[in-house]
Amino acid sequence: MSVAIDKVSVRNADATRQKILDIAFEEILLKGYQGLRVDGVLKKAALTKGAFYHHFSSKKELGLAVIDEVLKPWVEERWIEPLEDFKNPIDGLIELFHEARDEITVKELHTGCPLNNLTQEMSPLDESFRTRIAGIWDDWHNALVKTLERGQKDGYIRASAKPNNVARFLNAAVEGIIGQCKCYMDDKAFYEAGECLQDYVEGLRT
Amino acid sequence: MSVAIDKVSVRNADATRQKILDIAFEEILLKGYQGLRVDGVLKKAALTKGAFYHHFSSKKELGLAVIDEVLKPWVEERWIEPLEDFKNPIDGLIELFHEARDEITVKELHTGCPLNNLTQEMSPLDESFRTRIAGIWDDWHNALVKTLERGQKDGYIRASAKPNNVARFLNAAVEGIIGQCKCYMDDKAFYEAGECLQDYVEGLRT
DNA sequence: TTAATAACAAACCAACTAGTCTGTCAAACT
DNA sequence: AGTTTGACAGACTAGTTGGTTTGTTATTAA
Repeated sequence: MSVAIDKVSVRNADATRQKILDIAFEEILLKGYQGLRVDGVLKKAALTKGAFYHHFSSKKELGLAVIDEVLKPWVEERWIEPLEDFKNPIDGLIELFHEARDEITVKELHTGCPLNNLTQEMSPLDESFRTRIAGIWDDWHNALVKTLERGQKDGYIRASAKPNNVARFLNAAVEGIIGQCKCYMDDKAFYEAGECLQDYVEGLRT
Repeated sequence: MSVAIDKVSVRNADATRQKILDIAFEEILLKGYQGLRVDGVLKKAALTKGAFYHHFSSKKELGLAVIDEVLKPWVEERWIEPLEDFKNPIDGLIELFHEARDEITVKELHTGCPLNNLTQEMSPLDESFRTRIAGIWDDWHNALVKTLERGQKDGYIRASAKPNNVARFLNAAVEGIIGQCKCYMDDKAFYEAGECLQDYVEGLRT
């Protein structure tokens, strides 16, 4: 066993910080930011106060870091980056939505969408939370607009559709649907409302 | 000044209880259930612990009472009862949505929809919260289905529309849109996404 | 090799918070 | 008028929670 590997396993600041972030993210999804307990995160991470306050100056800073370093990359990977690969945005969006549906396991049903959860709870609590989260929404929105405009240019989407409006509507509809599943702890809303959403998207074809 | 009026102003159990409920509801909208402080409610109500625990056995019971006695009646009055008066559901729904938009003042922008707020935060916290809130969603959903079916029977809505699916989609879309406004502290999402929602509803006409 | 520093461990603290308990006063009942 | 009871007031408590402080060990630089 090499010395280098032992070094990494004994002390690794980056890994420690990341572990705290990941667990904090999970905790926020389950209990909300206000329900998150620093002690609880530390217990799950098998760390102590010393470690936590070495990496973060406060619980609030942890919240900000979770938004910037966990939530934002997740949204980019899950909802934004796939958009770029669509040849026909209509088909792509429908498939993306189906993928999201399949991704929701029974266990995750009452968890809801990470972006929407943090948005609804954290954005009213603190202005610095809100602006950062709003930035993520903007990123997603802008990427959707770009994709829709490209779809129009390439002749897949009817010219009468307004990319800006459609993008906002799609964002809202998806979040609303997932929010329902969370309350019902049931994915029927995903299938039922999803059918209408698909109809709407189909209606955008040229 | 009559004795009866003085009596009412000095001690009135029902009014006291209602005052606590109303203030608790506001606090939950602003800071969430977990952010709500019993002491904070009492201070706003100019009451003390003795009054609170005379009317409620715990903070959780207060939460349940807020759901049953404030949130539920609000949803019924705001979203359910108007449905019955629609002659043409398409026109009615569009008007109802416009009313909701006009109702959102700048001050209320970051408050979001009461139903969605309580749903997203409280339903994962406790099963008794969740079931009651899900019941409210069911009430709204069922009323919408009924209205849509009536619209089909009366020839205002095309027969190919599936009331159950459309109802879920409308619920989700509305909540999603309001949720966006909350984060942006801006009603542009209401106008932008709202235009698409209106297009969708128009598409349901015979 | 050694001094300096980064990365933690863990006891400790002050503020907060839901809930309790005892007491008081008004209103209804007899 | 006197008694009982409902509707509170307000001090108090036990447990929690974010944050501090002091100490220790691993890592790095000189």
